[in-house]
Amino acid sequence: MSETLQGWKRTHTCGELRGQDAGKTVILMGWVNRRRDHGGVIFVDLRDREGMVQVVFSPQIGEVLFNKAETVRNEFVLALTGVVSARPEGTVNPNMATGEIEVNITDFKILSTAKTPPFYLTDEVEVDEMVRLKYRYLDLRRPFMQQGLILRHKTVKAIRDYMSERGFLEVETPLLIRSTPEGARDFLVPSRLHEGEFYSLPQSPQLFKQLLMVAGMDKYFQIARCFRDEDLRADRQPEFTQLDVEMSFVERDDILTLMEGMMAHVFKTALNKEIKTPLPRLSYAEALARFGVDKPDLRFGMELVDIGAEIQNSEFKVFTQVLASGGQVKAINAKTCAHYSRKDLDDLTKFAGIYGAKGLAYFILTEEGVKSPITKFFSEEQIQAIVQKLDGKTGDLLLFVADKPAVVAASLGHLRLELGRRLNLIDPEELNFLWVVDFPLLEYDEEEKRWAAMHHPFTSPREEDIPYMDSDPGRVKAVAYDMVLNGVEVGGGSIRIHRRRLQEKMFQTLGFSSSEAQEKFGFLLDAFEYGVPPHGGIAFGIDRLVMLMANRNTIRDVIAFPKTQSAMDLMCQAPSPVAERQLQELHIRTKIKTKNE
RNA sequence: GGAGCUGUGGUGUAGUGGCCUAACAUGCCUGCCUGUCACGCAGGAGAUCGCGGGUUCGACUCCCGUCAGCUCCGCCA
Repeated sequence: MSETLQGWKRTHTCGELRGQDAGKTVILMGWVNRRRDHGGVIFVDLRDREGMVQVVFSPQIGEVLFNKAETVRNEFVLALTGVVSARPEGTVNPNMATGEIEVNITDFKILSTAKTPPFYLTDEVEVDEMVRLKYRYLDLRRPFMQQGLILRHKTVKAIRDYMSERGFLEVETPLLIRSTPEGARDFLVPSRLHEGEFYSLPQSPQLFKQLLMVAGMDKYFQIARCFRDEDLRADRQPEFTQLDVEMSFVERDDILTLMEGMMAHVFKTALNKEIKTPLPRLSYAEALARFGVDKPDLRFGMELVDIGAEIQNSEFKVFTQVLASGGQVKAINAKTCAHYSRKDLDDLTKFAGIYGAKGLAYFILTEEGVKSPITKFFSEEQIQAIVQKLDGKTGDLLLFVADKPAVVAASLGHLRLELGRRLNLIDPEELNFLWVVDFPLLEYDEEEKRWAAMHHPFTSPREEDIPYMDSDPGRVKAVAYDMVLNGVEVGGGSIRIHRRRLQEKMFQTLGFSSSEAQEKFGFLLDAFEYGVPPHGGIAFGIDRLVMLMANRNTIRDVIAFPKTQSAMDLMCQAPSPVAERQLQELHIRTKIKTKNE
């Protein structure tokens, strides 16, 4: 029994009625959030995107309508008309925005009945994510999911407004593009018209935005969907959205200033929160040395401390040998953790092991002095020097890792974050922004035995470092920068190479022959023959940004229809086998699972 | 490619070898109820304990495998 609108027009949304609306005759439409049937009177909380309002069915509406009201269940879609009235003495609900009033129904239509949903659609209920994803259209009815998408809209709108006001043009770039080597795996799309050939979906619009600079577009941005066929994480989906920006005739600081201004605008507009600019800047080297990661969370201290000098003359071979072979010995001070049990320490050791640390040494600072299985290898002076360097006080726990610098940084850096969380050192209200700058241009790929671009191959080296590209590639710094918010990389970019010769040199350093470079990126190199402005840009992960703004733990909560960790869509069951005929048209003859036709 | 956690009525959980013919809450159905707002009261239905195999006299419980979800490492220029 579903009725149609028959000319009814909604006059108000469910969330907007207030005390001063009393006396108005209104027409509302929405979902039944809950009904309370008292026999003689029925209360229904009607819900839409804007909120909830209590409507009242009393027997005065007549037997036919009242009997119909008796059949109403949760999630029915109703159209109702009635009179707004102040609630009787003592029945005001201060927990509802509309709690001063209610709507006394004079007529209503059931626009749609509904099966009992698999879970109750309210914010308070914790439901298995599998069920939520299968019934995503129901999950998205929950207010907190709607708030996430509303915040996302506000954020993107604030970005578009800010960029547009500053002369940026939004230009769409293609989704069916040439597959390029380097970087993440591409999603491939087989071509029907060209047997055996493939398009790829873009990992980012990188090359197109640079070509737009060659094309004289001057200032470009795009809210761009990007695709990477890599394994998923809480903050990584195979398709995601980024704000992509590129501009001509600028240097690094022009971009940083513009973008921190944008971030301040976005947070002010969408969240009414102030961000102090300019943002602090930290070099990559300093970030790694002090915090162990290139996206440090500066909301608390517990910095990594190098104790190489303090232990180099000790008897502890585990430490001294690491030092002798080019490694590091560093420590953090877990304040007030001296009471940690053997099991706690084992857990921390295991945790450090995830990041490659082969062990975790410790000093427990007690009233009776330093307790540790390794104190016997150190003189009293050495112990005191270490404790002093870490500002150790009675009740503290000092944790040491000795290993290759990368392992020391990763294990202690993540241990620091873990302890910061456990010890409640992080103020969840704080917004800690910073720029990390001066990234290395290249990093050595042990597996492939060659230098690889840390950012991407179009990133410009610092002018003063260019001479070292041949002799000492690891020393070359890039004009690259990341924006970090609360320990999460929300954006990253660089000044690009705009000189053909330097771009060729970069390809050469990365081990491409000139014919390879020409084959893969010839269109870019060719374009660089025709007048290229110096240019640079940046890209921000919209999903991550909104996740942080909404205070969620996963980007799935701010994406309408996300995929599971195995990259499946549980609602529409993608990916799926296809008909043999489709494969034939695409010239795919491989014997793979096909759908029965 | 790897590590860890989880899987029990619709939903959220309890149950760690026989007390389980599987418990509790909520939801659902029926009845009663004119001021509730997580309404209340009474009654009722609803689970081959993810799936497959094994151990055992006996398995929700132990073992192996497998599937799915989540978190992480690798990977993500």
